[in-house]
Amino acid sequence: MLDQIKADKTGMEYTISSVDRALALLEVLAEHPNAGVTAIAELTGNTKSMVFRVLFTLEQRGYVRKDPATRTYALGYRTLYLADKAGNQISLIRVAQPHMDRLSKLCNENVHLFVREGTGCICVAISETPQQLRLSASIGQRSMLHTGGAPKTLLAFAPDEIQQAVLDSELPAYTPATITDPEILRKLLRKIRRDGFHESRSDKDAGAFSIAAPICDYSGEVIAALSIAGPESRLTADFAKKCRAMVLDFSGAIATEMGWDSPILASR
Amino acid sequence: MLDQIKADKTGMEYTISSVDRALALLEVLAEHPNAGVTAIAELTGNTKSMVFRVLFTLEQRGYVRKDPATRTYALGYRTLYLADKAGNQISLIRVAQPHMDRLSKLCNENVHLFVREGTGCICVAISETPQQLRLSASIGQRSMLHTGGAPKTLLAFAPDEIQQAVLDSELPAYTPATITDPEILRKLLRKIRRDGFHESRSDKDAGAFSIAAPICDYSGEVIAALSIAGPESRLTADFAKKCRAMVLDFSGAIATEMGWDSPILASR
DNA sequence: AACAGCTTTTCACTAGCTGAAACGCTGCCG
DNA sequence: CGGCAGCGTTTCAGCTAGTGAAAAGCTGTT
Repeated sequence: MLDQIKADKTGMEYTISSVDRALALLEVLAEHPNAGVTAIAELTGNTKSMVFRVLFTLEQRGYVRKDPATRTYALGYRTLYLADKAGNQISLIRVAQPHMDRLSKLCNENVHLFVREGTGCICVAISETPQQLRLSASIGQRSMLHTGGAPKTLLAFAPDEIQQAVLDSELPAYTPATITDPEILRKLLRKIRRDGFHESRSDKDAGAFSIAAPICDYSGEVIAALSIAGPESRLTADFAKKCRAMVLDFSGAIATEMGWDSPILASR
Repeated sequence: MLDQIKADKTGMEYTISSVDRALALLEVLAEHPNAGVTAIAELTGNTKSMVFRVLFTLEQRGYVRKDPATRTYALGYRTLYLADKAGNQISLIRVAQPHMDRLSKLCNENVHLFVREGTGCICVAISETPQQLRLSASIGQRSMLHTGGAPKTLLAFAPDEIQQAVLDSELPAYTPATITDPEILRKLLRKIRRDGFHESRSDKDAGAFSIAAPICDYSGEVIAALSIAGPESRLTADFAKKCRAMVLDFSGAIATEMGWDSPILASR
């Protein structure tokens, strides 16, 4: 019992709880814009005074804006500054964005860029199609590695210890098509590595497809996955074939610009 | 003396210093990517242990990324999430961005969108021209209201108490052309209100021009300023005329989409 | 005019943040 | 090859500064 508590605390060893709470508040505000002190206090389980003081601090630095009339809070302009700087620091995003914009225009579907972080992944860039029916995703969204075209592609090219950790962990089913058997998943990952791309259907969001390919950097390491995603209803056999070609073409172009100079399938 | 200290502290009354410090660290990291613990400690005047713990906390939530090889830190992907949400919450940005992209293509110059915050202003959106010689600005950048096309436009339409506060404050000169005399500035603000737009040259960045116009929301209040900005060398009399027309055209279009339904110069 | 529901302020307590100093790793130079 | 320098990490005791509760101010409502 005591060991349990200690084990739980281990990961938090150096966490500064007031900073952590402030970040949590920011995220709550991201999901619930224009909330007041009381509402946020209830959502987060903090006291009203606590929330008031954290918001006060965040407001001083411009990370939240207070509407003086309604006395409600929303994310502030300073968050844009951080992201702008982050986007420029992460050269992958700077390089990929124009390619993604062209690709999404070309295929009329959403184009997503994912990177792996530990045993999960994050969507770091999106180029949206103007079509009404489309997959809605949002930047910064985290997801697991065992479902979805881009996540599985990242997993396929992840180091062994990461693959093993994911295969050993609980694999929740989001749809009936989600692969929850580690052995079947392991075989699929081998296939993805062999093919150099992956097409997935309805395993994360029912009725949606995703065709993904890995992106290497100069060292040949897979640093991201690019995917075309949309409703299965538009994925004819012919269109799927075109998408496969396009996603490989564009992931290759991004990789080349990132310093990768031989095709991923060169050895085969 | 004690009063002095109290007065200084007044503004900080509710600030949680550890949260404030964490935000400061994030901003330092935005300006100095790939810095290590010691470097950041020196830059911010904190102890190494302090910096280590704050970064640890920020990393846990994905706001900074640690490169395990070099043990240096940079902004993380989670900042992108916040900004994406903020951009969607701030309808102005969502509405303005496509207009700005079209405008910058049309005139081949950078297009900036500013909002006022207190007695300063912030650039909240940019659409860049691919031209080599261009004004470099960055999103989230704060500046004063007495220099630059968009800032002066915002000041011209700001409430009296804000105008007065700015006119009463120190007006630092960035270039020889910066207006530092409150009376001259006051007259110029009147002119801007009359004209409904403003053309400024070299008063913020030497050799640069900016042609700006205000954007109203449904209530008729000026909520932002749109500007075309670039090097003076490209600003022929003919091009300046075209820019004035274009900036007014586009600011009007954005305002209309924001619910504003009569032209700003209707009464004249 | 009293009320209800909110935000803001106050205050005393002690949790947990803090700085200093010691530790151990990694890469460099003799 | 071995010692040294510089860095990130860990530890720890002291006391600052973050905290919850409760009361005071607002604001708009019936």
